[in-house]
Amino acid sequence: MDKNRVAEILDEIGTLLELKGENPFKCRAYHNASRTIAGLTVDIKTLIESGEIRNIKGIGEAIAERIKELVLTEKSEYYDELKSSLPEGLMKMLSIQGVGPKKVKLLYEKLKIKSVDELEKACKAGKLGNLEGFGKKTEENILAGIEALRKRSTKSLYSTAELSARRMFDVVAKQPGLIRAEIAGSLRRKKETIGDIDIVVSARRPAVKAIMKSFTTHGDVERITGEGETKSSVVLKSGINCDLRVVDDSEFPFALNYFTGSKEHNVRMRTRAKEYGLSLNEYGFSKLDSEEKRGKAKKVIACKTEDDIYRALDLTYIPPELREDTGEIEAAEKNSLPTLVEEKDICGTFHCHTNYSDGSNTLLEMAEAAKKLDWQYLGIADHSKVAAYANGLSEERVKKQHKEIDGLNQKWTNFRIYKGTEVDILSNGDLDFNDKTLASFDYVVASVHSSFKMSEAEMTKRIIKALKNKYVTMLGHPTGRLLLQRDNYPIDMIAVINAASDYGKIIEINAHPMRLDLDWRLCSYAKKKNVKIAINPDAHVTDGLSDVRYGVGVARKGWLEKKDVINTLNLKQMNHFLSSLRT
DNA sequence: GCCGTTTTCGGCCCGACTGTTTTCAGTCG
Repeated sequence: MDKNRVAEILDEIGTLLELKGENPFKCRAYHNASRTIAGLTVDIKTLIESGEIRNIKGIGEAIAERIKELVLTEKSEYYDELKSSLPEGLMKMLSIQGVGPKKVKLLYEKLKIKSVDELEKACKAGKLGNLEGFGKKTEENILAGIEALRKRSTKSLYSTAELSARRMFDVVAKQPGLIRAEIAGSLRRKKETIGDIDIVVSARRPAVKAIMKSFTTHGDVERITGEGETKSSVVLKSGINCDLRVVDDSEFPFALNYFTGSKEHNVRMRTRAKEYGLSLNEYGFSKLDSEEKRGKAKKVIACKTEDDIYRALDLTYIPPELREDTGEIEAAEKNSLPTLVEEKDICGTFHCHTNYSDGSNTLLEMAEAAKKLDWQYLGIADHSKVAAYANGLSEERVKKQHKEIDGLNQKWTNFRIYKGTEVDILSNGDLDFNDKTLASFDYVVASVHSSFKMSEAEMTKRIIKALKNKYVTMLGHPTGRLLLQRDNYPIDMIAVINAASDYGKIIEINAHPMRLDLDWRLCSYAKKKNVKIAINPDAHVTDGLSDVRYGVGVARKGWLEKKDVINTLNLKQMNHFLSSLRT
């Protein structure tokens, strides 16, 4: 069992214990251990064999035993017993906004409610009002929370679907006899929410059966809904539908293009093909003449890649992110598509946490992970002092961290850690550090982490006031997950971008895509206003650095080019840029 | 359940917000 699964189970144990009403500190011990394990940079099996696991802070005798059992035997008796002692539906109830373990426990014990559906019925019948601590308002809030939950579950967030898709893809793509493979559909187009996952592969005929089998028997599959010679469909344990299509290699570009969509883009492509006397479908181009009508479609133009398909219609290649029929065909026709930013253009990021605040890894570990990605710099932005829940840094600890960064920076010639901070924007728009402290950083990310229920006008005023501060370099996660668990978005984004434009500030897009749709709209408008974008992962673990690719996807969807994105500056340019901020 | 220039028990991060209360518990980040 790998560390991620171990971490998941430890976390679940912590939650189950909360539902049982166990000592909250015991529950927290499991949650903490989960985070610690998730952030490990050394092999967990080695740690167990050497006994070193006990030397890790937060892993004591009992939890070490549980981990050992999980890693060595793939299961845990304690976990299994705990899990079977409570109805499965209770865990799901916890994902309702505003419903926590205490409420679930009370609902289960007093009203025997053990699922989201039962809870909904009880709310509608007004049965909760009699319970201690519950009232009319609580019922309303729970119903709204359930509705929001339902809305979420029909479509998955990009990040969730991408993870599921990647796991399926990795197994399928490794099969012998496979020639080409791609994840298609809305995932390839980097849509904010994903209906289902499409995987397209080409393979040699004799290998097809085994490839299908590898797909339908994958460990993540909940049930098979279709299994044929060229297409199989499954429902994954994550609840997402996943389709696999296997085609002949000569058909691959057409199948990929067709299954990538969007539908609207495909319609435009087929209409255009018609103007060229061609018919375009998922298998190829065929000539449109009356004699062919009855017979099978005959391929008339061989295309080795998608690029060839576009070229055959006198279009430049259109990146998947732009295929929404929102002007991309016209731009491709005039050869005026933007050269979009790519993952390899990113030279570093600025919003990364370490174990100085609420990150899991050390400065050195984060830096090493960044170097592994071939980045030239890494900006560390731990929380400021008011963020007590996240172990925010006091002025003294800032000094200590700076000293450590200076020490590390002496070791490298072509890599640098930048001194940053994620300073809290207090409710009145002031910052959580004074000017003297702010001036000691290479750059400053300013973020909101509190008082989310402010009106849009107040929130906007608060943020704009912070943007005015001369030490602020960029606005942290304006569309981040903290702000977006509510339906009403409490920021006037247009006003914020306008202010960023006026004061020369950078806007961050978080590669933690709760609401990518807002992020790419933000990108589009920022581009119009010449506001630079920072693609930052808000990474709390070394693995999290690679989340930057979501951000790149968002940027591409917002038609952002290399020059629109601050992280594409190389080390020398970035040094120059940052020092110019201080003059 | 973990930890300890405090050794075997007593603390463990905290502030804002909300809805329920009329002083506080639950939830969230």
